[in-house]
Amino acid sequence: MAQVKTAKFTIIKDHICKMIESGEWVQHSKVPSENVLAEQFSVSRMTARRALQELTEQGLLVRSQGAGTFVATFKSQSSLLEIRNIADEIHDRGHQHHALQLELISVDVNNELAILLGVKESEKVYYSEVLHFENNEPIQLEQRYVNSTLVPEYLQQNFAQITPHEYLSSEAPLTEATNEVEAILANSETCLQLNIESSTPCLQVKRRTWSSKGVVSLAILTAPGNKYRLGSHLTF
Amino acid sequence: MAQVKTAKFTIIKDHICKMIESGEWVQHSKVPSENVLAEQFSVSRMTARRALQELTEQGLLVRSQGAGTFVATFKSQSSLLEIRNIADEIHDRGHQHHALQLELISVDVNNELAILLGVKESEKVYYSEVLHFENNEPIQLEQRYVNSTLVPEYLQQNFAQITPHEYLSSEAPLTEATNEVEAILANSETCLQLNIESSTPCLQVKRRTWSSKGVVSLAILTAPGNKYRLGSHLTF
DNA sequence: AAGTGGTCTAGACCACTTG
DNA sequence: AAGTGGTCTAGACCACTTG
Repeated sequence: MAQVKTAKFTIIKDHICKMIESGEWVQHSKVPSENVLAEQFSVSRMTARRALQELTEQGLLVRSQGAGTFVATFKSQSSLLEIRNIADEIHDRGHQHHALQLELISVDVNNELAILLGVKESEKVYYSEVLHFENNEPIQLEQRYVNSTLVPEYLQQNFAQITPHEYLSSEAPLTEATNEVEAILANSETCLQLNIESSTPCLQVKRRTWSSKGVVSLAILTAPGNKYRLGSHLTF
Repeated sequence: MAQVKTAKFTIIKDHICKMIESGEWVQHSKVPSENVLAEQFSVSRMTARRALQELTEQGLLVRSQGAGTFVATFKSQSSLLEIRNIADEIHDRGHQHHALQLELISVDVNNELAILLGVKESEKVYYSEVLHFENNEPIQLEQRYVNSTLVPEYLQQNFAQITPHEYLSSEAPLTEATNEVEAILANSETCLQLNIESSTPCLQVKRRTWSSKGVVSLAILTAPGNKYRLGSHLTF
């Protein structure tokens, strides 16, 4: 049997996600208890518990001993750091944006990538490489791995016309994202693409994006440190 | 019995943290397996497993089926969404923090600084320079200009004992902050302080902080890009 | 072949909240 | 008093890595 079995706790998680996504369970709805889920899905209480626990860690549910498990309040995290379309950002600065599509292919996943995207190692993953320009200067290299199950028609797009962010927003709306920001030296190929010296420090953002159905993409955004910065405004 | 019992998995987690913190288990060291820990602590395998699992989620360990559990490569990470005390961040990673106070003086303000701090050019401004260490490696240089009117006793502090963030939080609680993040090459003095090559890219955060009474400080935080990163987790 | 982590079971006792 | 989540046990089978 080449088929990889889906874990039982995953099936329960998916079911709960679907109920929330479809709107059947709204904010503060009571979610079935561990015992009830265990019986419904014919699993042990520990397995039902794991599903609830993981969704709680992901922020979809809140739990209270004695009281029960409930659908969490959606935080519209007041755009402290929002994920914006780079084309919009550039236009808002009053500048011209254009993009070159350097790659758009299907690739095999390695172990790490499989874990980050939440796919099996046997699956294919789509990969795009887009270079963004601000007033004809290269400003950001966007390398993106995309979950082929969630976005099956990714390879048919033209990312000189529409940014991957725009396309993905329409196909699998963002529900969650993580960013990791580092200062790095780019490899020689990236330096050529960005038209910078090899000694120029770059800001690199590794961003994972989720829709309600799971991890949509892993984007690696590289920008010359002397032309690009990130900002945030926080209030308490 | 008023005593609250410490959970067994917490005891195991604490033990592992201590071994990492003390340096007995360095990066990539093999950590005892679930079975070994279960026997050592006289608990079931599931309980030992939980300790390893939670530390893995916290990023202290990495696990590989069939191969074992290992101490993770440590790359310090700060959140972009909250302003935290660096000493707390380091302790939460199970590491040791200490600090050197390199400067603590009164300085004249130049034009730009006066505008950023919202003070008149005739006023004095306090300046501190503190080098933060994680497990005896320099991890961040904190240069901070402080509004002398709002925090008159800043110069009387000892920032080897208490971080500027802690002191300022008690004197003039944060109500607002802005961050600007860049990738830069540090100047030669900073490179010496951080013990890095001049070609090492650094993450630099320029942070202005407000209390209810106005701008409290401008902090310039510089960290080696290969040891430090920023992170954020957004939900929509 | 032996050891490792991943999943799962069918129980147990407990602290806590609710009607 | 009944239901809920929190912790824990002593087993089981499996997929995977290593010597």
